[in-house]
Amino acid sequence: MSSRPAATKARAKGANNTPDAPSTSTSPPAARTRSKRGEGRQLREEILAAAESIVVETGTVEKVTTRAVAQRVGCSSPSIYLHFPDRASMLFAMCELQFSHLGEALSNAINGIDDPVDRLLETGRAYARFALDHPQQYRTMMMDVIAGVSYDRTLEEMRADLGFDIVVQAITDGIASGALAPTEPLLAAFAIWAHVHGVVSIFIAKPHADWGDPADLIDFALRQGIDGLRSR
Amino acid sequence: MSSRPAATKARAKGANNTPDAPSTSTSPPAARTRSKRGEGRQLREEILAAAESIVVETGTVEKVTTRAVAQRVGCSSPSIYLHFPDRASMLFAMCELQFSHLGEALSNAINGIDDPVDRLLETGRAYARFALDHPQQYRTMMMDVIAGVSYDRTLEEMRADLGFDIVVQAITDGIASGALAPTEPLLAAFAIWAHVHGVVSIFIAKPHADWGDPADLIDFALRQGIDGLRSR
DNA sequence: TGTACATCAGTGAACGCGCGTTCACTGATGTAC
DNA sequence: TGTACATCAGTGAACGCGCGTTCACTGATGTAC
Repeated sequence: MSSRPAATKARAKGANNTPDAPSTSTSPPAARTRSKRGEGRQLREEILAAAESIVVETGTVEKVTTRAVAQRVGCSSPSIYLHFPDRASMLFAMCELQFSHLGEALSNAINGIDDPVDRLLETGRAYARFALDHPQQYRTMMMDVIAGVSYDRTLEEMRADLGFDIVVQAITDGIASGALAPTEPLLAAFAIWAHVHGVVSIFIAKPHADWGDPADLIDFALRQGIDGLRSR
Repeated sequence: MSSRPAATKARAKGANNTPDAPSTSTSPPAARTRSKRGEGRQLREEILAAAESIVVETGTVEKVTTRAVAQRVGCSSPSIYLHFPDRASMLFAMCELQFSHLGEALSNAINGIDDPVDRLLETGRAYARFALDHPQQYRTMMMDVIAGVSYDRTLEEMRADLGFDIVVQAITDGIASGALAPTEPLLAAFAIWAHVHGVVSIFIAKPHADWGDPADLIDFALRQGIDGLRSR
């Protein structure tokens, strides 16, 4: 359900314009009041929020243009250049924000879970939940080419946000406790992560194919991965 | 290696233009001779080949415009409309062609392999090889939003080309022969496919992160999936 | 307290470009009689 | 064999639009003296 993108959602068909609005068929002008001195960074946040809302509504980062963002924020398009050197940087900053949200979601999910195997399972579930609850954001971060360039963070930059470190730690703990058989934690972490990513990215990319219940498929994938690691 | 996209490849910097070429800084005009009567479909193939070459070189389907394709083919841009109703249809046709190539690659890969478990392994390897050898094509088929719309084939349409049926058959055979434990073949097939897709799509989306040798990671994923299915 | 100046947070107009698509057309090749 | 006509495989010019980005500017607010 939540994995269904809003790509085809009809927006602003002209019906919801106020009668006296200028006849630009798209959206209301939405004038914004200028930030107080020292609070110029406020606009930066508004820009990123507008960018995110446009990806969510249109289903594609292509539509997140400097002009569309400015119009949604209620500022002029040159104002974007007060905070970003170009469009690509704006989009990358949007991805960075999403990565940090993902990182927080994963940290919260394992809060207070002592058992390493449970931690593994819950990390995977939380990751999938984030992806399926924010499919357009996930797609932009993890699957798209942005402004003609891959948004290509290094492994080191991603480790914390992707839950890599959490997973590696859980596996290491599991091996130490004897629950899991000795193995290379990084390789095992990659395998589990790739599996969950595979499932959710299929749901996001091909939302109309009837694959079954995503939660079941995620759990199946996670259990298969975790069972493969257990001591026998 | 082969998973590295050509996104940043510098093209046609003006230096390799012939001296007497028109000063359109991009590429030579490449005039084409018109097809003979009854061979109009020839152009259609040339259009799809040009479209593919542009994705490969630029690393993004955004750059596959009707005008860029026409210029590469050596025809006028209205000629594209002789074969496709619009740009999106052209891009979808390109994807269809790639899907059929993938389907062929998988069929060829398992030709003559009797053992179901070997077949499973080889299907997965061939799938990964196709994806990593044609990363831009794979991205377009499986990860991108095209012209603002998901290229969203149904499960039924994809089953043959994705190797789904091959995998389901191998699992069914494996269960029949006793090599694999009884399970739901469709679910197991999805899990294996999602795992391989997860690995290759990570390599394609984040080519500069050092994940390790893709072939090893694929084999690790496949063995983990297959071992999970074995009788004990 | 008054005033010159610096800084901040923006804006309006314009630039040149490339895009998808439509339209009316052209010229070669086949077919009917 | 000649000729009118139909069909095929295209093309050139133009349409209107939206894009990223630059430029010179404005007006409010703070600071130094």
